[in-house]
Amino acid sequence: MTGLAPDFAGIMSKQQVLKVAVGVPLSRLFDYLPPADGPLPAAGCRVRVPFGRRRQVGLVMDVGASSELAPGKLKRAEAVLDETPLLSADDLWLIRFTSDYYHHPVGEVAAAALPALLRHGKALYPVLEMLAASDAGEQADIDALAKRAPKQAELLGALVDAGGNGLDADTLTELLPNWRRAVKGLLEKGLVTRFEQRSRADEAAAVAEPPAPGPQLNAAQQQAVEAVRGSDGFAAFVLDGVTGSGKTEVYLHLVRDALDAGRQVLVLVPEIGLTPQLVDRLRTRLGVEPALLHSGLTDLERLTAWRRARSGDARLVVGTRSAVFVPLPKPGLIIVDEEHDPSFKQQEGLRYSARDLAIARANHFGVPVVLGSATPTLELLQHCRDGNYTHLSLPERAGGAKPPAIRLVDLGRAPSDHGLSELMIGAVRAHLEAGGQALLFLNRRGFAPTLICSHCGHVAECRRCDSRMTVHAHDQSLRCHHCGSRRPLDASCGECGGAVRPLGAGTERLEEALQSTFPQRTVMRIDSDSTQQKGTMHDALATATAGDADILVGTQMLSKGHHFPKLTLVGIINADQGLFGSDFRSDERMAQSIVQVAGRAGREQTLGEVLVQTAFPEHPFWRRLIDAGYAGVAADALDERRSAHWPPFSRLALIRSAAHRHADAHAFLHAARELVDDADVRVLGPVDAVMARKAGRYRAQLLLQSADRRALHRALARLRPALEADPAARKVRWSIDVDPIELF
DNA sequence: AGCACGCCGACT
DNA sequence: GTCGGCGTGCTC
Repeated sequence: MTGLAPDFAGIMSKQQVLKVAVGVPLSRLFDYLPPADGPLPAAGCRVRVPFGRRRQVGLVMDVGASSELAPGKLKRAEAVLDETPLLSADDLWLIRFTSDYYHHPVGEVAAAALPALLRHGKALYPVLEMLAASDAGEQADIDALAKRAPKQAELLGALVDAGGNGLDADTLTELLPNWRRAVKGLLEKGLVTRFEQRSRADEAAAVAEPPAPGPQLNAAQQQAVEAVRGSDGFAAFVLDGVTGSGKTEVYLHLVRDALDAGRQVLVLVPEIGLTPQLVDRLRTRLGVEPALLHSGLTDLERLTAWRRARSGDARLVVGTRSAVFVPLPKPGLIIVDEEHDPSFKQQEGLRYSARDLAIARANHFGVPVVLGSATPTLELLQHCRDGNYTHLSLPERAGGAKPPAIRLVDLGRAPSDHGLSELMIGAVRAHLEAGGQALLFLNRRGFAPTLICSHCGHVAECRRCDSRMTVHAHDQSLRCHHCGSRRPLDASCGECGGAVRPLGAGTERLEEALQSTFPQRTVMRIDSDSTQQKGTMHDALATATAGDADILVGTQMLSKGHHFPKLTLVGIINADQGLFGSDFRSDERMAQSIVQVAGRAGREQTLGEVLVQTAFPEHPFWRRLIDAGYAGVAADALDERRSAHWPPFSRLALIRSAAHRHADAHAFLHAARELVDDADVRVLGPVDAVMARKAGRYRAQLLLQSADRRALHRALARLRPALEADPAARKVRWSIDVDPIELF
């Protein structure tokens, strides 16, 4: 053929354009021409692209026929890193969805969805350095060679024995540690060839023992299993059961169903929940080796697990938060265990809720999602009320174990300085004398939360932000828990020169009071101050678990996941913080933590009682908690929110900003507030003007609320470009978060 | 985010 | 004279 028909040539010249997500904080995709030679990369392939003055690994999100940009401005991708797409259309959907939903740059979402090695451009399957005997090598006289070059002969012999496939470098190193010295001569003589080869696909990990049978399901468990089995396509189930009610048994049956149907299952667990026990139980009961994805893995281990999930080789994938992004070619079921756990929310960088993405993904896949918790979040319970999700209750506790009693202690009118009531002290004494261990919770670090003037009532305040200073006794300092500023303890009132005194109690003061009340006993404080040095936390927990500390004093960081076999008493020192906290989730959290503490004890069978100190024992919250448990408290909270002007479950967005100058942060905040001009969206406190100094910048936040996610997104979509154009925003680094919000 | 360019202060 | 401070602007 001498020439192409003109129209055919026209088609040929029409260049395809790659729409590439690049790992920079810019929300748009970048257009590139495909490499001059080689096949056109499909969506889902990685490419190496020139980006500004440097090179970047990008992900092809789409392949289009044209670009908005002038053709001359387009650069050419340098290399295609994947012959076949690394990510499927479903995986790309999740990246797009996450980027849209959380208003986060798509390239950074793509980066978060990939294991580190792939993000940095490494091959999906490792490339092995291979050696094999050449034809001449096969024919060569090895004995003759052995006389002059015994090492070369040995190596050649091994390669001849290995046959045409040859051996990879690692295997050779095991066989002949010094082979590299010998191989030179063989290569020069042409007896050996060297080449590269992609390693084989991961072998299916086998479990030796056949699956072990489990206990008979009780009626409620059976009902729950049937409900999920009876669903068609997407459906969300809230599996609501106290500790020990057998949620795991329900999971096991559902997982087995999905595996039997040839489908994959993704199980998301909290950071702390990925215990060997859970994995062992899955392995032994289901007879499959789960692919594990958690923070303790090396990059290579993580890649291997990811690859096994992607290939479908791993039928069961168990992982923490970030595992929600793992490719699943044959999804059948998604489980989120301990759904309420805050560790499902990523609070840095790309802020997302793995639980919410799991639900979105199940919806996209058309598969059921099961959300388990003893203390389901209010938003899920509201979805159940609305009929969107199905509520499945497991009321029974295995073995009829009863949870410990929750007892209220009236702090009365005259609370002590150190925060301990006589009743609490008496209870601690009684439990210690009976050989038990006591754990007292106080969610407040330092000696006292306030330094007040006895004369004029002035309170020591932070000079950098709007908050009060906390008294720290061990180094005689005042510290701001908002912005981290610190100064020496004032000797007298800054206003009137009068005498100052610490007001209220923190963990330091509580520890001191307990030590002086129980001088013979070991008191141990575990909070972020006492565990500053690396390893301290671990040592402290070991001591506590062994029962070598009689009384433990700790903040919330102690409330989860740790097992103290000798523990018989838990005291909540300041429960009213939860009742009247400024955080709109504080009541829910307080009920959750009390119930979680009590529920753990039920399984361990050592905790006798949970004592709750409150100045408001008549508050209906307590009656409901004691009479009806978490479910009662949750129902009340939902009713209360329903009767309020705003619907109980609004969507929330937070505009975060950080500026070098206080004035810039303020100007930005005001501009943003003015720009949210939408009847369906309101700007609300308590954080509407919170200003804190961290890492040398003033940080400010604006909280937006709406009854309707779409309205909120509409407003944000309008707000974003307006802010980008606003001069006040120029000196401020800002971002928009939706939903996974924790207030500071 | 990087990484450039660009225009003003204290140093070999 | 220049080394370097971080303000501003761009990345297909």
